[in-house]
Amino acid sequence: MTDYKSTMNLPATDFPMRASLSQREPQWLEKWDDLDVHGKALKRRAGGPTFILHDGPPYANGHIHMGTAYNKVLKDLVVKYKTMRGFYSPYVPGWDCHGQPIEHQVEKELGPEGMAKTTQAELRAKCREWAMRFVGVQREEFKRLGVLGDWENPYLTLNPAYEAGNVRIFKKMYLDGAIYKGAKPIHWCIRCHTALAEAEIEYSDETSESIYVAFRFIDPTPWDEYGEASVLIWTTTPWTLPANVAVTLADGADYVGVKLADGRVMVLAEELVDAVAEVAGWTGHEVLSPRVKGQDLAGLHYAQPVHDGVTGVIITGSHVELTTGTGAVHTAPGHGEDDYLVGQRHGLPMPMPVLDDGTFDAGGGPFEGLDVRSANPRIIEWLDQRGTLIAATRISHSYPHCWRCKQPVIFRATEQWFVSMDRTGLRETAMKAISEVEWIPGWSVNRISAMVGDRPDWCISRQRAWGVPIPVHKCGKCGETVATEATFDAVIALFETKGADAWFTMRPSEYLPEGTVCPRCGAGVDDVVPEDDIVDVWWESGVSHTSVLDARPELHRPAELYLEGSDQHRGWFQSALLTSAGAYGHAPFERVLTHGFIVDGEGRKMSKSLGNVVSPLDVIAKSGADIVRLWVASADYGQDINVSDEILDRTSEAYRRFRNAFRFLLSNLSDFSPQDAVDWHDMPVLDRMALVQLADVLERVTAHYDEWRFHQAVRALSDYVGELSAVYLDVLKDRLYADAAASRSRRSAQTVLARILGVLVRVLAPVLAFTCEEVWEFMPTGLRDVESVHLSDWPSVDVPAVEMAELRQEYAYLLAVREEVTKALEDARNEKVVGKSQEAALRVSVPAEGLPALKRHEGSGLLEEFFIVSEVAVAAADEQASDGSRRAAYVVVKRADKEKCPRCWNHRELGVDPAHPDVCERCAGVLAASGA
RNA sequence: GGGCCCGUAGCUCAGUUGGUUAGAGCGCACGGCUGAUAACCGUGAGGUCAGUGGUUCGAAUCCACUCGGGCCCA
Repeated sequence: MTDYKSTMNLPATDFPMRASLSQREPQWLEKWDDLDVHGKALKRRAGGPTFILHDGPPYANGHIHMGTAYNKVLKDLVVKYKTMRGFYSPYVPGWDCHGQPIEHQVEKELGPEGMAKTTQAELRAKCREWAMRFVGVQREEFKRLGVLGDWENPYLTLNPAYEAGNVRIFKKMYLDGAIYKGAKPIHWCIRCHTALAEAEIEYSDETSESIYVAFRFIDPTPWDEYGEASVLIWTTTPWTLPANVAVTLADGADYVGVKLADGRVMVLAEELVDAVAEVAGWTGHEVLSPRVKGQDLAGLHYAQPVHDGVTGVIITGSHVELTTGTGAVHTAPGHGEDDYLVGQRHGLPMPMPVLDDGTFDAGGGPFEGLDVRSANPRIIEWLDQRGTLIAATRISHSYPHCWRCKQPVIFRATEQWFVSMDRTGLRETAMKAISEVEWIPGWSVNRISAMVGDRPDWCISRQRAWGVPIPVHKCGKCGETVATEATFDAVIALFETKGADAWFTMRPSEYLPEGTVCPRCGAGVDDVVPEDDIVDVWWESGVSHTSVLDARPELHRPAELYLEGSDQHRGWFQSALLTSAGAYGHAPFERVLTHGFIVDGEGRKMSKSLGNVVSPLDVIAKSGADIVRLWVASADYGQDINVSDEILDRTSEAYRRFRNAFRFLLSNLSDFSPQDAVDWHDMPVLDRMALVQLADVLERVTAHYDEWRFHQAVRALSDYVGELSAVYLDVLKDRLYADAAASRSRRSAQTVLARILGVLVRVLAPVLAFTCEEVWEFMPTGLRDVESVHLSDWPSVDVPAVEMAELRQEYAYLLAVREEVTKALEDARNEKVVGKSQEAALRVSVPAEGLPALKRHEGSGLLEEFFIVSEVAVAAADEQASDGSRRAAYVVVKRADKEKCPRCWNHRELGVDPAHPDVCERCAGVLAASGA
C-alpha cells in the first residue's frame, strides 16, 4: 500500500508541547526588558484615555509570599488588560521602607553593644541599607512573576521627595486644626525608658497581686437602706489606683448589693457574687434587692480610693467581662488601652502620675517617689489599713515583657500627636468621600464605612528612629510647639533637598527662617529643638497620593483604582482616604478593589506551625509563573483564596489544555498567511458558525474583564476551548489534513483558526503573560502586527450581525443532534460494531420540527463532517423514546459498508478515479492536483 | 466579645426577582483512537447546596440560631 501520509497536510509546529515554563520564562523576561515593553506600550497609548492603578507599597522586608504575589499579579492583569484596551496605564510600583520591623531587625543584628555605639544617624543609614536590599530582592521576584512596570524607577517612601510629601499634608491638616497633641497609653519599659511596639513585646507568665477593693459611693444608691454601699473592683495592678478616675460596668448585666457580715454593702455583678465570696472568704453574706442594670448605675460618684476629696464616676463599656473579677472594672485611662478608649468616649480626665523611670510624682499621693513595682505591697498595706481592701491573693497570668531587658512593661500615657476625626469635620468629609467611591465587591463599602464611622482619633506619632519626623519643633525653653506655615515650608525644602536624615543631623537654626520665635515665650530660632517622634508608617504610605500621584507627571490624583487585600480597609485605604480627605476634601481613588486572603486547601490561614505555607517562589521554580498567574486569575477574589498542591496541580492541568489548544492552532497554520484568508460569504456554514461562537465568547470575556470578574473570564475561555477541541477542531481535521493544501475549504478552515488564535492569544495574554508571548513568537509573521503580544490591541471579531442569530440557533440544533450521535456511537462501540466514528454509517431520525433543518444538509457532506462519520441518512422520527421523553434525534449506528480510504480513513467508494484506484474521489482529486 | 465576610460534587466555579429531577469544566472510572500522542475523542459515576429551626403552596436562594473558616478590632 502506498504511504499517503506524506501527501497530507499534517500539523507541523516547533511550539513545544511541554511547557517547561520555569526554564523558558526567563527568556521572555529578557525580551520584554530588551524591548522595554512597558515603556513602548505607554508610548503607543499616549494621549489616550488614562487608567492609573496606584500600587500600594509592600513592606521592604523579607521575600514575597503568596499574598503579595497574588496582589501584584492581579494588578498586572488589570494593567495589561487596560493597556490592550487602549488606556494609557503606567504602573509605578512602590515600597514602604520605613518602620519598626526594619529598625527592629537592624537592632537585633547590631546587638545591645553595637546599639550603644551607634548614633541615630548611623542607625538610620543601616535601616536604609536593609530596606534597599529587600527592595532589590522583591523587585526581582515581582518581575519574575511577569509583572510589567517602571521597575527602574519605583517609588520609595524613603526618597527625599516622598518624605517631603508627608510634610505637605501635615502642614495642611495642622494649620487647619486637625492635628493636635494629646496623650495616649503605650507599652513602656521603665528600665529602658522607652516606648515599645507590639512586636517588641514578649509574653510570659508572671505572678501578680490580685486585689478586691471597695470604692465608697458618695451618691445615693438603691441599697443605702442596708448600710454604707461601695462598688467592689478587682485589679492585678494596685499601682494604677492613684490614676483611677472611673469604674466601668457592663451595660446589660445585673448588679446587686451584697451585705457583708460587718454590715457594709458591696455592689458587684450578680453572676460573680459566688466566685468573689469564695475568694474573699465571705460567710453569712446576704444578696440584697434590688437587682439593677449596669447602665442604671452610670453617673453615680464614689470616693477616689487613694486621693482624699477626689471623686470618680460610674460608667459603662462593652469591654467589661463577666468571667473574672467583679464586673466592675477599675478604670485608669492612662494605664490601659480599654481604659483609654472608654475614657475618650466619656470625656474622662487622664491623670498620669508615673514618670519615665517608673516612679510616682506628686500625683501618686502618699506613694510619691516610689517606683510602681515596689509600691504594690505598700499600696495593699495602705488600703488594708483604711479598711477598703476586701481581699488579696496572687494569680499567675500572661504578662508583657520588654524584648531587650526581659522586664515587665507597663502601660503608661505619654504625649502623642493625633489626627482629630471631628475637630475639623474629617469624619464627615471622609464618609462623604467614601460614598463617592466605587467599592468592589459591594460589601467593601460597609466595612470601610463602619470603620471610619466609629474609629477613634488617629495617633500618628511613634517613638522610633526609622521614619519621617513629626515635622514640628518645640521651644527649648518653655516647651511650646513651634509650627507655622514658614517652618513647614522650610522643612519641606529641607526634606526635598537633603532628605529627612537632615532632621537628625542639622540644627533647626540652619534651615528654619531666621525670624522663627516661640509663640509663647518669644525665644529665638537658636532655642528651637526638633520634635523627637516620627510619623506612623500608615500615614507615610497614605500620603502617596501626594508624594507619587501628584508628583509624577505620568500619574494623576485621584487614581482610577486602588487594589489591595481586605486588611487594607484598616490600613492603606483608610490612611490614604483620611490624609486625602483632610488635605483635599475628597478620596484619592475613584474605585477600590479588595481581594480576600490566601488560605490553604481547608480554608485555614497559612502558618509555619501548621506547615501549610506555599511559596510563590517554589511554584515558579517547579511549575512556572504562568501557573501562579492562572491560579490568580481563576480564583474568585471576593472571598478567601485557597491554595494547595492539589489546587496548583489542577491549575497546571487547566494550563495544559490551553497550551495544547494553542499548539494545535499553530500547527495547522504553519502554511497560512493572511492573503490566503477566505471571505465570510465564501465560507462553509460550519466555519461561519465557529466565527459566531468566537464573537460570542469574546463579548462575554470582555464583559467579564470590564466588570472585574477575571475568574469568570478564565472560565468562559476554558469552557470555550473545551468545546472547541471536542467539536470544531475535531471536525476540522479531515478538511485540514486531507483537502488540498491551498483549497478554499482548507483555507477557510485556516482563516477561522487564525482568527481564533488571534483572539485567544490576546485575551489570554493578561493572564498567561509568558505563554502567550511564546505563542506570539510561533505565529506566522503575517498574523502579528507588533513585536510583543503585550503591545497588541484587544481583538475584535467581525461577523455580519444579521446572520448571527440564525447561525447560533442552527449550530445549537446541530450540536443537540450531535450529542445523540455521540451517545449512540458510544453504545455501538461497546457492542463492538465500530471503533472510531469514521467506521460508522448513521440513520438519524428527528422529530418533524427539526427535520427541515437537518434534511437540507443531507448529502452535502456537512452532516458527515460534523458528526465525523462516513454516511448520514436523515429520516423523520415517528417514535418516542420508551420513557416518553422527546430527544433531539434517534440514531441508529451501522458499520459503514464502504471501504476505508487508506489516505483519509473515511469509508467511501474507492477507485472512482482510475488514475488513483486505491483512494476515494476527494483524495484522488487532491493527489491529481498535486501531481502525485 | 464586636464589625465586615465566606461555607454548592475530590478541585475551581455557575446558579437570574425563591419555582420542575441543582449545572459546567477539570480530576476520577471505563472505553475509543494512535495523523494534536507525556496529546486528542466519547460515555459514566460523584452533591442531605456546612448544620438546625423557621417563613412559604414551594428555599441552595429569605429569616434566626449553631458549627467551621478568614480579615480587622477588642
